[in-house]
Amino acid sequence: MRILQLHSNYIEYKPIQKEIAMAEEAAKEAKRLEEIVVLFTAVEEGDNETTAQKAIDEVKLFLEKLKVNRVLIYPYAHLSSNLAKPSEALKVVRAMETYAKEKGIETYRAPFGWNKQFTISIKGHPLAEQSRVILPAKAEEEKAEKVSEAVKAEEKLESFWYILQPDGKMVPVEAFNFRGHENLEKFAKYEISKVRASQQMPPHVPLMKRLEIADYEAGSDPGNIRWYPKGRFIKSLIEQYVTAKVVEYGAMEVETPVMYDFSHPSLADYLNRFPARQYLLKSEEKELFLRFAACFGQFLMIHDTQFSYRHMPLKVYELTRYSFRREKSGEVVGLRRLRAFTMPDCHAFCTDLEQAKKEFIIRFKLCIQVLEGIGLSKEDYETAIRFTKDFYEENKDFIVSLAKIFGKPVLVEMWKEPFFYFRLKWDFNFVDNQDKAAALSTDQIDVENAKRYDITYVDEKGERHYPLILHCSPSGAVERCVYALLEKAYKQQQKGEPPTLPVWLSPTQVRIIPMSDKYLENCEKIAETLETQQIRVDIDDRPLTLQKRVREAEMEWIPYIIVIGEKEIKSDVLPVRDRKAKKIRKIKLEEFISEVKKQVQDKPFKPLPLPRQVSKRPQFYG
RNA sequence: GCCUCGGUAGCUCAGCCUGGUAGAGCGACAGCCUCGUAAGCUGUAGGUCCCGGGAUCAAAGCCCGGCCGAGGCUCCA
Repeated sequence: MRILQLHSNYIEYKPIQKEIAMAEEAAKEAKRLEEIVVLFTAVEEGDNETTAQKAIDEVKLFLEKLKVNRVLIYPYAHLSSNLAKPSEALKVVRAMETYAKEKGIETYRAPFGWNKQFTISIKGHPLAEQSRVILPAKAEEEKAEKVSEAVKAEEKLESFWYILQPDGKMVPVEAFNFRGHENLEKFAKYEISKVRASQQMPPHVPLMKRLEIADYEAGSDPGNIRWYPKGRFIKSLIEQYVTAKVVEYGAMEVETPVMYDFSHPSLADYLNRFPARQYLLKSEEKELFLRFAACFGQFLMIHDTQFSYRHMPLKVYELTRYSFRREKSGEVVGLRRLRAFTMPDCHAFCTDLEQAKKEFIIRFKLCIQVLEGIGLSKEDYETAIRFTKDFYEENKDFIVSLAKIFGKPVLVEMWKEPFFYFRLKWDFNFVDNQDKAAALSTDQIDVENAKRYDITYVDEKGERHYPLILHCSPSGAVERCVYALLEKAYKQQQKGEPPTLPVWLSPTQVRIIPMSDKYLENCEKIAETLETQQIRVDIDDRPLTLQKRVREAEMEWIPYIIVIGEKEIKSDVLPVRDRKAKKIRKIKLEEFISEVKKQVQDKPFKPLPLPRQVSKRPQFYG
């Protein structure tokens, strides 16, 4: 809806002739109103009664400022090129009139559908002329209400919390002794009571800026992050790594669109199962939403795919860059929770529960491996397993086997009734320095979507069936992995250890510092040697003191620093300053090379993301 | 969405309470220093004190309104 709002000394108008068949009845006589706010109003497609009310609410606020309480609603089509149908428009205009009267505003209205002649005198003050656009209280909102009914019903479902031990013993959370499992305790508290202790800013935020990994981007929407070369580099390596692991597991990598038609039947239905948290966009007449996972694209693809039990479990994978979730502004923080994020998403289509369970175990192990590779061990995260009571009773051994594989007690959430579209779900959760938990890897058994998307496979007898679908993100959002690594590093620091990133993810693995520019050439030679071995090396050739350059290398968390001077040219051992060991070790170049290579084996490699000479680098932050 | 805090140099921040010439450190730039493992020295440039209005002789500062950001709450399928 578009309104041109004019604070007027007076307006005179006179209906001349009916313009459309829908026109209201009206006398063809002049009408004059004084000291009034005129609302030239164009009703646009999608507007409804809620829009009308919203418009009046806005106008009313304004009237209070002007200290006027008299309006004329003047239907005026020329403000928009996207007009509603006359029948709709009239309804909306009438709704405005009624609502305004209810709100105690002295309300007049010019007839709808007429060609009118008018004279107006507008007051000169700065606020006299205003144009406003009231966005339709969109269809989504109505849907959201429908949804929230469903969600409310689900909210009523009670959760029962337990701790499941690797030996299969399950005790209520209150009865569990958390000694030696402090993180699990924090996680359980976080999940159950939502108690939070900390007031501080998440430590990873200043770190991500200072290390020139990532930063907020004020020019975008909250939770849409700017990644500097080093950050892009780290992210990219993790992306490559996760993808390689999933492909090795046997999934086929695909790519699907980032946006989908809001009115597509399968999608609309699925969307309605979730709170309205999408980014919406309008293109010509189409309403689109940005995907919040890879499910849609993959389901639509598999719907059109011919496959039988022989191909199953059928595994499809996509690294979504990006998935979008329009989280409430207050929820978005640092890299923990974003509105645009990179999500590896792997679906497995299984014939029956037996196959699904087998696959589930394989994937559970895969996820542990993937996180381990990224640099997060079982010490760093906690597991939650969530299921319905029925499922538990029928699959006790299976669930216990998960806990056994994990090898630590896990948090259990049990429901009496089916919850959303899954029967069983687990997630790994990182507990950070604010005692907040963030989910990383997850997998779930989906019993519903095959039907919704009409995905079927052919069995041995040639009959069609709906498969079970497993949804897995082997690492969780890649950005969140970076968050976890930074938070972990901060924890190390708090314990008095040097904060580090895994060597394979360190943008610079080795920093060479010449004592003076006399030794630059020697440094270049060593750098070449390391580089041919796929070790990322750079040279701090800046004319600064040695101490200062060592300090800055340490502050960049570079794992190895080598200073080259007179002694080094004459000897075949190098003084390697080892960040983790906190000392300088004399070691031969070949030995050093094999030591570094040992630490990064099996991991993807990318060359240095910045100029080799530190003097050639811009400063992105600070 | 609610509550709280904030917006001053590229960055981190002081100044604001108690109105009177715009500050520091770091960084950048220019130069000196050629150095043995976490900050060498000197100098230069750099400002719409978020925006609008008000009261005042006078506003970065006080008052009102707005915008933006952050943290907390809530939320987290």
